[in-house]
Amino acid sequence: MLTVLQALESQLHAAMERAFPEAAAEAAAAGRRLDPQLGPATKPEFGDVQANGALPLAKPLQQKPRAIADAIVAQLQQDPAFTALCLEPEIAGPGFINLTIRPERLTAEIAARLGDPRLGVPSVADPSGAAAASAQEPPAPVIVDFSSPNIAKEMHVGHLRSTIIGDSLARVLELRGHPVLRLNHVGDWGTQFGMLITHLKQVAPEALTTADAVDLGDLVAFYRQAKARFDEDEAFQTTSREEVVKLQSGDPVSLRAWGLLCDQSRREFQAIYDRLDIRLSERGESFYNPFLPAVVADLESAGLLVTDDGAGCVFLEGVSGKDGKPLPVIVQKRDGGFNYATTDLAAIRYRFGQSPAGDGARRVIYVTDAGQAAHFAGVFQVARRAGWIPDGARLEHVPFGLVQGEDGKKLKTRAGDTVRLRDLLDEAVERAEADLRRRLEEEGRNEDEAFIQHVATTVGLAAVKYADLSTNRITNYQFSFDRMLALTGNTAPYLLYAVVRIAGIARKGGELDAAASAASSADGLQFSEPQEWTLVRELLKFDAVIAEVEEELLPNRLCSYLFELSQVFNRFYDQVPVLKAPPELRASRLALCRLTADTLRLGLGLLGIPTLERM
RNA sequence: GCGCUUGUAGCUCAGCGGAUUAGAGCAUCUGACUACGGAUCAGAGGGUCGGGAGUUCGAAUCUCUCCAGGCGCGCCA
Repeated sequence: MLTVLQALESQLHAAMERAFPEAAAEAAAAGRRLDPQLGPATKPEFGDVQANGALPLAKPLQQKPRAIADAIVAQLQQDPAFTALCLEPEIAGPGFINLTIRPERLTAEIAARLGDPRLGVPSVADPSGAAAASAQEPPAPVIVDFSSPNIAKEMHVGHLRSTIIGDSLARVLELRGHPVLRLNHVGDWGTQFGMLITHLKQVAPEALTTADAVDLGDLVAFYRQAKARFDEDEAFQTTSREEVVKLQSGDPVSLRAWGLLCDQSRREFQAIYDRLDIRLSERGESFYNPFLPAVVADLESAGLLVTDDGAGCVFLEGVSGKDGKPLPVIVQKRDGGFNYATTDLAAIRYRFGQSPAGDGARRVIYVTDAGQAAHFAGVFQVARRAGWIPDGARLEHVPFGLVQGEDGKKLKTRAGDTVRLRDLLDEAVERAEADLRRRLEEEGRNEDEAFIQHVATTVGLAAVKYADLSTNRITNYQFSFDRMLALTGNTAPYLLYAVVRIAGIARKGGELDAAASAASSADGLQFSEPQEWTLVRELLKFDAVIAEVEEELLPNRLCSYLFELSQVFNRFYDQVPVLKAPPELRASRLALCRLTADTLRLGLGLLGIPTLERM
C-alpha cells in the first residue's frame, strides 16, 4: 500500500496546486509546499485514507474549509489516475476529505503480495521501478550497537532489553536491504581489568595462566571482591592502576591473562545468543584502543580541547552543571589515561570513517538504557563539533527504560541479587512447559517429549521477547511471567496460536500454496464478506508498518500491528468458512490464510520469534 | 540544585496535531460450540488523559508552570 499512498499523496498535492495556485506559489516562496495531510482513516466508516489539508488553508485563503475541500475534490476528479484508484471522495465534518480505495485495487495489491516473498516491503539495495535505474552505489552500512555485556561478568537482566530490541531493529533494517553491522561493544578494557587481574594474582593465580581454571560464577565473585578492595585499599588501587598500564602497553603476561578471561566470558555470552538466535559481531572497547590518541589529537587541532584540573576536557554547549558552568566531557584523565567517553568517541569516528580505517556507515544506532542519555548526548555533540559525522548521516541513541518487577521496583531475585539472564530464560521455558503439560493432560492429548520440549522452548523464549518488544521501549518495563505467558491478550502465545490455526487448515486439506498461485495468477480473487475485506486491508498495511519501524526504531509498532492482524484473522476464521466455502470462494479464502500466515511469520521473524505448526 | 524521562480505565499499556463516544488487552459481567484447534468470537460496564494556564479553527499530543514517580549529574562503564 505504500506505493498507493505515495501516488495518492502526489495526486492530492497536484490537485491542491491546481485549485489554489496563488497559495501554492506563496508556500513555494516560503520554501514549503502545500501539505495534503494524508493519513490513515481514523475509523473504518471514513474509508481508507483521509486528507486534512483543506483546514489549515481556511485562514490564509479567507474561505470556508468545506469550500476548499470541495475545490480540491473537484480537481481530483479531473485526474484519471485518481479516479482509477479511488471511489468518489466524501467531504465530512469541517472539511476532511475521505478517500476509499477501489476494491479491485485492493484485490490487485493482495494478488501482487501472494507472489512476493518480501510481502511488498521494498529493498534499498534493489529499488524497483525505472526511476531508480541510474547507476547506483551499494547502500552504506547501518550500525546497530547492542547487547554489550562486560567481560568477567555474567549477562543479567540488564542486558535483556538491549539484546532483544537491538536484534529486532537489526532484523527490520536487514529486511529493508541495508547492510547491517551488528556490533557487540563488549566491556573488555579499562580499570576493571586492572582490579581483577591484580586480585586474581593474589587469590587464584591459576585463573590467569590456565583456561577455565575457575568457572565464570567464581570469576564474578572475584570481581566483586576486587571492586570492594579497590574502593577501600589504597595500595590495591595503585597496583591495579599499574596493572592497567601494563595491559594497555602490551605486557605479554597481562595480555595472556586478559585473553583467557575474555575467551571464557565469550563462550558464556555465545550460549545465550545461540539460545535467543541472535547474531552479533564482537568488537569490544579494546578494538578502539589504538585510535584513542588520535581522538584527543583531533579534538586538540579542532580547538575543542581544554585542560581543566589536569584533565583533557571538551566543554559542552547548552549543558551546564550544578554551578551553572558548562559540563565537560572528559577525554583524557589527569593521569594521562583514557576513559569510556574517549572510547565512544573513537568508535563514532571509526564507524563514520571511510574504509579501510573505518566502517563508512551513514547511520549508527546505539541501543542502551535511558540512563546513558546524557552521556550519549554529550559524546554526540563533541563528535558533531569535531566534524566526524558526515552530512546527512544519522547518529541515534535508542534508549529504553528499566526492567522492573511486579512490585514496580528494579527486578531482583528474592535474595536481592541481580537476575541472571540464563536463569530468567530457564524459568520462562519451565513455566511454558508446565503449562503445556497441564493442558495436554486436560485435553487428553498425547505428544512425544521432543514436541513438548520444542513447543515449551519456543513459547517461553517468544513470550520473553514479545513482552519486552510490545511495550514502548522508552518507559520502564514491568516484567511478569504470568502476563507474558498468558494465552489470551497481546502476548506471544496468542499470536503463535493464529499461525497454528492456519497450519491446521493446511493439514485438513487446504492447499494454501496452490490456492495462492491460482488466485494470484489471474483475476482469481473474489471477496464478499466484510471480515474478508477487513483482513485484506489489515494485510496491506504491513509495508507501511515496516517503514515506520525503520524510521522511528519502535518495535512495539510492529507488535501492535501483528496483534491487530491476529485479531482480525481470528474474527475472519470464526465467521467465514474456508475449507467448506463454496468452490468459487474457497481459493480466495485460502489465499487470505496463506498471506496472513506469511505476514505473521515474517513479522514475528523480525521480532526474533520463530513460529510453530502445532502447539 | 540542575538535566533527562514518565504520569491515559481497577491493573498492564497503545495513541503518529485533527471527525459526536480518547483506544486495546487483562480482570469483572452477559452471550455464542452439528464449520477449519473455544488458547476463539460477539457484547456490556468502567476515563475530569496528574493539576493549572497558554498557542490554535482544533490539544492526550505543541509551549509554560506546578505536583508526583524513575533515572542521571568531571576523571567507573
